[in-house]
Amino acid sequence: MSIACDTCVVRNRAICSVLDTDELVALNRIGRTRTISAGQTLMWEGEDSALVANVLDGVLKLSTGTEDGREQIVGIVYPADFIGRPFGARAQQTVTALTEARVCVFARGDFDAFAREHPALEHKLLQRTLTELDRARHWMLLLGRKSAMEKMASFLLEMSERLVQNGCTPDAGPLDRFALPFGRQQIADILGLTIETVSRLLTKLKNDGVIDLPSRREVTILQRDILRHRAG
Amino acid sequence: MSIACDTCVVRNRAICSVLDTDELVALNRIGRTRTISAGQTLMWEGEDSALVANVLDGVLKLSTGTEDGREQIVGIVYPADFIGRPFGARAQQTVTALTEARVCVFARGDFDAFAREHPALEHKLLQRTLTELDRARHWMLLLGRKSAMEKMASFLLEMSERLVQNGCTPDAGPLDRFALPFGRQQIADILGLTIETVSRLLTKLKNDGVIDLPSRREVTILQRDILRHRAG
DNA sequence: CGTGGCATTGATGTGGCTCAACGATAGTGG
DNA sequence: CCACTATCGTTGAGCCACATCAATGCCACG
Repeated sequence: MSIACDTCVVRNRAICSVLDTDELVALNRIGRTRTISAGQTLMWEGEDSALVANVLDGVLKLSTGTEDGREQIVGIVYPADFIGRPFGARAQQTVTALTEARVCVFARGDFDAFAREHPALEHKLLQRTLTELDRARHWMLLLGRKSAMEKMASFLLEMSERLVQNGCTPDAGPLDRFALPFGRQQIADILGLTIETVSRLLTKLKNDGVIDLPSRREVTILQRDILRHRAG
Repeated sequence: MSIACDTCVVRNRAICSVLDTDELVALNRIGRTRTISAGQTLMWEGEDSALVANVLDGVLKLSTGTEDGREQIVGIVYPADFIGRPFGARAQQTVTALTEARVCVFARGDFDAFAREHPALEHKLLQRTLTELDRARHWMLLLGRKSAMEKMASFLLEMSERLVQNGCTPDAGPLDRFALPFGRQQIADILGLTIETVSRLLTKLKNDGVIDLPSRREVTILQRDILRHRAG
């Protein structure tokens, strides 16, 4: 097997970016790339944590659920993001692909050992984890204290910022038009709402001229300032 | 100044536990202990992140809020826990003492530099941060998908587990009787409810014989299995 | 041209919020 | 020691935002 990493699309953004060529060769030896089709699950909540991975391409969701089937999406994972629970026996979330996705997977034990020998990698992972923690806590404010409309507006704004795909375009700022990688039910699962409420809110925003909905999965933000105002 | 660390109550549980005596001396040199009275705020959301700290004693809350004054508590911090945002310019949460508290504080820059030179410390911090992230995400399920009663029951169960203070008693299991470090409003801010709802739920649980409320801040769990059942 | 999976829309119900009053408790100063 | 007051908690009545239940519409697929 040759070194895939030097042609890797996320080489300069994933946690691997802190490794030099030799280290990358070593890391590459213990990993392999894998393609996941939309809807397929990579790991299950509660199962023991056998894998960790870097996302090369596609979008995945992290979710937890109650026994009676209610689901909450607790994180969205994009290219260059890290997946899984190193140094821990159990996966705490289910990881499912929302689009077709390519990931670079490692056996958790192998990765743990490698990471412990490469402090720079652990440092990068720590930084990412701290950022994710801040993001998760910020989302808790949305879930616990915001109204349905505030949730929806906040969601659309965040999406328009996070979907700025790193195309080689230099920092284009938030997008005014983008395709959501989610269906309505999944938006509901992100915001802690029902699918009907999500639908009603979107059509209301459309009728009010704040956004447009060219197709089921596309959104155009027409009046960003008003949307921000509605985000609470 | 002498080494306070060797008599530190959290010496074996805080992140410092991975340091040897010499390293501890060095760390001690850049830190100092500080007492915070109940209700006092140690750092503010959005302010630049000047401090990090270890909690020696007491309980603190992490919170975020909307512009119009709604608050969400996003984390509770106990002795041996770590506070603050290393390697990042801005504090994302407000940190406020709920009880009188003693913390071991460091200038963020000093701590960052020290941590980068001590991979074992960063590793420990990474583990903690990963655990906190799992906890935060789990809490998102509660905030987004659980009913008020399920939130309350989950909260009481979690408290009975986390307040098992490490008295030198060997692993006593969850407590059936404990004092909450929170008033009703703060419970509401943790669960994303109003104070009135919190009050009604507690008296309902009491009337149903599931718990008892000996005083304002004390709780006795009488029927843990039923409480678990109501936690959803 | 059906068929099945999403999405929208409407009618109705209800859990938890809001507003308002009252009660309990702890601290304070006479 | 007790009245006084501020703070916190409890309780009730009413309402509203969002859930629930139930049709209907829209495509994309064979």
